[in-house]
Parts: sequence; C-alpha cells; structure tokens
Amino acid sequence: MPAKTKHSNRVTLDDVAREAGVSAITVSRCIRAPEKVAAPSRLRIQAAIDRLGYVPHMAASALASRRTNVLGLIVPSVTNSVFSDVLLGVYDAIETTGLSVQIANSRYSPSEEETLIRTFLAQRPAGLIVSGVDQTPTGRALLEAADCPVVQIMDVTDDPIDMLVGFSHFDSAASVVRHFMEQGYRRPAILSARMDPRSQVRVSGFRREAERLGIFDPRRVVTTQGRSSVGTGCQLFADLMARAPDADCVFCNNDDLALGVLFEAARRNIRVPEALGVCGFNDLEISAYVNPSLTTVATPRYRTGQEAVRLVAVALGPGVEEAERHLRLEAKLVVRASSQPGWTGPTAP
Amino acid sequence: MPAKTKHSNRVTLDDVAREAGVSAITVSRCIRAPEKVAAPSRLRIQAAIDRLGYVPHMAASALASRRTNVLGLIVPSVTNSVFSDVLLGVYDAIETTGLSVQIANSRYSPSEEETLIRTFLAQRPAGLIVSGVDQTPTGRALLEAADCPVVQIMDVTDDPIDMLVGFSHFDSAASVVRHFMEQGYRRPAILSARMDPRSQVRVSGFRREAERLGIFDPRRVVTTQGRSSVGTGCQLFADLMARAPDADCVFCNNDDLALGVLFEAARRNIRVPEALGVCGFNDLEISAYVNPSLTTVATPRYRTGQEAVRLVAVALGPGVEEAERHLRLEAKLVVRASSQPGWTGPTAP
DNA sequence: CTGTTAGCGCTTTCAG
DNA sequence: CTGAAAGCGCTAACAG
Repeated sequence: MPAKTKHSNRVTLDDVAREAGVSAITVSRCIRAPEKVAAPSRLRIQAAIDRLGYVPHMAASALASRRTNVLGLIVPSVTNSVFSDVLLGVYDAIETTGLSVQIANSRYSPSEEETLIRTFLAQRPAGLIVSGVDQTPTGRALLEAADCPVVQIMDVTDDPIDMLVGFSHFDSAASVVRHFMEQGYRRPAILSARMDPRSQVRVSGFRREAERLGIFDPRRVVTTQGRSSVGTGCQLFADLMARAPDADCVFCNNDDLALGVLFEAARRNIRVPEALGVCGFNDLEISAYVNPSLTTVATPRYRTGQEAVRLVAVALGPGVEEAERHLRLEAKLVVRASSQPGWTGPTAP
Repeated sequence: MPAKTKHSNRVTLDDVAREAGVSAITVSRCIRAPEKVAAPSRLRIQAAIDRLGYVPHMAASALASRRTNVLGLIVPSVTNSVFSDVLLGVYDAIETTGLSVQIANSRYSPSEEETLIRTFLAQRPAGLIVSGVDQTPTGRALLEAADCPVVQIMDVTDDPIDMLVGFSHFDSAASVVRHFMEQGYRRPAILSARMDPRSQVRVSGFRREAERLGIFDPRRVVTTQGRSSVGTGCQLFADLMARAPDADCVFCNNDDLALGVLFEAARRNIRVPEALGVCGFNDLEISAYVNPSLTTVATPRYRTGQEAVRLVAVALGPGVEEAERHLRLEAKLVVRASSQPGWTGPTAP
C-alpha cells in the first residue's frame, strides 16, 4: 500500500510534481510565472502536465490565494441586444486574459444590482464591470471599497467610481435634434419606454437642445414605464398621434421603438420621411435594411465590452497607465432615408 | 494576544460558531440543511450570521465538498436572440435553486464546444446544459462520463446523453411546407445561412416533405455558410430570384432572414403574400409587427431554458422522476399575413 | 442533534 | 532558482 492514499482520481499538482521530479510549488510557479522557473525544469513540467492532462483546481487556487480569476459583469438585461453586443465584446476580449466571465442580470432594478454587487464582491472577483453610473449609494460605497478594478460602462460621468468606458447619451440626443432641424423639421417629438437612467438622460438631452432651439413642446414627449419593444413603439406612436398630431419628426429612444413607429406609420399611410422624420438609437443590424432605412445613432457596444475587459486586464497587470482609466467613446449619428425628406439614393445599402 | 490570530478580516464560519456558541460544523449544517439542526441553535446561528454579515466562501466550500453550485451553460452564440431568450429562462429559473449560472460561448464550433465541456467539467459543475445533440464523439464521451446532470437543449434525438429538452426541427419545417401547400403555393424555396446542425435538420425536413408532396426543386434551395442576419436574408433572396425566379413561396430558416426577404421583396415590388409567400422560424417579437406581418414558427426558447434548469434541480434533489427526464416541447406555426394570399384581416395585431 | 478530526488542492511565506 | 511548512475556509466521516 502506498504511503499516501489518494481518494479522488483527480490529477493534482503533486502528481505533476512527482512526474516531473520537482516539488509542487515549482509546478505552481511554472504555471503562474514561467519566467521564474529554469528552462529545463519548465520543459519537464510542461511535458508532465500534458502527459497527465492536469487541469488546475480553481477552487483550491482561489482559497489559497484569496483571489479568483472571475470577472463579474452586471447588466440590466441579457436579452436586450444592446447588452448582448457588449457581452460579445467581453467574451472576445477575455480570451487572451486568462480570466473567466460571470454574468448577472439586474433586470433594471437598482436594488437587485446592489445585491449582485454584494454577491460578486463576496467571491473576491478579479474585477467587476457594472452598467451605468447610477448605482445606489450603498452599491457605490461597496464598489469604492472593493479591492479589485471596477469599470462602469455605457455612460459617462464626471465622477466615476474607478474606471469607465462609455459615451454621452446627452450629447447624442442633442445631435439628433440638430439633425432634424437641419433637415427642415420643426416640431420634434420623442418616444421613450423603460425609463432607465440612460434613457432619461437621452430625454433630457433632447429636451435641452429643443428648448435651446425654441422648438420644444411637452405634448410631444410620450413615455411609458413598460419595456422597450417594437410593439411598444407602435403603441407610443399611436399615443403621439392622438396627443400631438402636428409632430413632424420623432426621436425614438431606441431602434426597437423606431421600427415600431416605421411599421405603424406605414399602416396609417404616413409617409416617412416626407411627412414624418424618424430617428432611432443604437443602430441594430436591421435598421439599415428596413424600408425606409432608419436614421439612428450607432453606439459602440461591442467596443465597450472589449475595452472594459482590457481596462481590467491592464489594471491587474504591473504598471497601470493612469491616462487610460477613463475611456470616452463616440456614438455616431448614422443618417439614412427615414430622416431625409430630400433622400434620392437607394432605400437600403 | 488571542490564541488564534486571524490574518484576513473576512467573517468565517468559525466566527459565526463562536458568536452563536456552537461548533463550526453545526453552522455549516444549519446553512445547508437547516432541518438537521435544533430550532434553538438554528435561531442563534441565524442571528449570528445576520449580525456578523457572514457570507460563505464558495471556493472553500467547493474545495471541501468537491462540488460547486455552478451550472454551466454552453450556447453557440450569446447575441443570437434565440439563445438570449433561453438564457433569460435560465436566469429566471435559477433563482429558486441556489445555483449560479456560468455561460460559455462555443461560436458554433464543435471543437470549441468540446474544449468548453472539458473546462466546465474540470470545475466539477453542479450540472451542465449544452445546446444541440451533435457534440463531437469525445465531447459526448466526456458528458456521458460526467458525474453531474447533463441536459441537451434545443433539439430532440432518440439517443440523448442524459436529460433533454427540445423540439423537433424536422417536423416544424415539414409543417411549414404543408402550410404553404394548403395556401395554394406550389413552388416552395428555402433559404438558410449558418448551416449549424439544427438549420440543416430544418432543411432536411423541408426537403423531405416537399419531395413527398412532389414539389421539391433543388434550384430553390439557397444556402450560405455566413452568419444569419437581415442583410443575409436580402442577399439570399436576391440569389434566389436570380436562380429560380419562379419560386412562389419561401421558407426562411429564421426570422432574421425572413425579415430581409420581406424588405428586399418590397424594394423589388414583389407583393407578399400574393406573389410570394414568406415564412420564418423562431417568432421574434418584431415579426408580428412588420408589414406584412410574418408567418413563422414560434419556438419555446424561454421555456426551454426554464425547464432545463428545472431538470437539473430535480436531478440534484433526492428522488428523481425517470419519466421527466426527456421533455419534448412544441414549436407552433403562427400564421400571419405573409403566407396567406386570401388574408383580409388587419396587417398587424 | 452535535462535535472532533482530518483533510480538499493550492499558494504563501520564509529559508536556503 | 527551488523547497518545506503552514494554512486558506469549509465539509465528510465518523463518533457520541
């Protein structure tokens, strides 16, 4: 009977060490910091790992080192394609980092978000990515006290918790108003559902700029708390037509809503863009192909996910560049047929 | 100086035990199986936990018990709304189970999927949910040997690995062909991108039924390896018109493609449904609102996610109902304007 | 119903 | 550059 009886049949660090003729700690080092191990040992260890098919036990590693390789990501919704694009960026960027992502879904609820922040922090994550800049005071305090990199994404603020990558919803909305004005529209409306913080900022941006230009009218602001969808867009547009039929253009707080407006307008024989200019927000793939093609604001969702991960990875590394901690990305207006009365080109790309 | 110096400031099971005047193991039991602890102790322990703000250390628990509470979920894509709906079902169902989900993205690659299966299994997950029934032989072997519940989702097979919740892609496609026939169409086409196993099964289902009815023509099968999207739908439809302009109806392998067909047909002044019947697959929200509204096959995506989690939870519990291990759900044809030449109702709900 | 003992597999010192 | 010793925080397996 061997001196030490193994209960599990799992291949452990000790097995590898024995196979390679070194001690366990050397194998451990070889995995985490290969440059600190002499080349000959390194080769033997690598060979032993391959031969035995060793896979590190993350829980054991986490327990011993008091740190995990888990990057927590809190988003308001996983079905919203805005966030699924962010997620894609996160997945693509994570590959080179050795981290693993864990996603949580706050359902647009600040208190659920706070709970999730707690849960994640209890796991000692390697980093945490949260959506928006409007955490609860407690949530914010928890994040400020966290001993891991924290990245806020999807919006900008003067007062970030730690790192940040986002774009200005306020400015984007204002630029839409100006675009409508330039195209000759004079009575802009705005439609919005799911009044989450970022939607609200867009509504303010719209309002401010319209006021500045002297074309704001509160009758032309139609909102609902319900979730954003194509169906909601149809409904909100019907509401708008009932309340303020004189509206000559409409900024929809996202593309789903805008698509609904486009479809409902077609049913009512309201000509877009001649009788009604339409602009969405986000630039979903479909928006370029619908008839008429949809003017919208392209938001850097994929890039946001990618950069957020990169920021965490950099922060985890040795030298942190202070200059890189806040990334202000650009959201760009994409002008298509739905907002250009003088449009003469093709209806789709 | 106290007998035992704590290095970390984390609240541990021992702290709670001391506070409640019991031993650590009793606290541990109280958390995992409260009914095995006497009521008075239980109350004192609960109070101590609350007072101290104790949060269990998952890694330590995983190490000691050789099991995690992680439910692994492998999907081909996180942006595809089909899978994000599944995900939503998973998240909603997981809440009551005490498990946590970890998502991985195989990018429609069988070999990446195999790697992910390996990675997950190395973490000793509480359960594993995989998409489809076409794992690599090695992947399948790994899953068969896994000592945790495994659920295959999104398709059906006679030969599941362990548990299964899905619906028949083959039958769904066949029912679309019959529907076209009933509506008077006689020259059906099929468009498909991203030829993943389930898309291929739908193509076979279409082909088989069309052959049975004597209306199959290979010229009317247009496929591409590229990813499925609205833009691809426009493109494939253009290809179809070039190859087989006599097609009088088209089954699109998913709604994105179908939307593209609808838009491209409008641009070409091809009247739907009179000159061309269109049917999609999946029933995205937008499909009910587009003009004309889109006939499609409603797939039980949310429910699939929900049930998959439920199956795992049940399997993890004490008594497993053998009868419940395979869940065959129903995908239902939703007939709307785009496939009914005689349509007289409203264009949208 | 409760406690004792002995690790789970890895990493952190601190010495060589 | 390498190793020995000592846990990380929790739970399995017995005993009482």
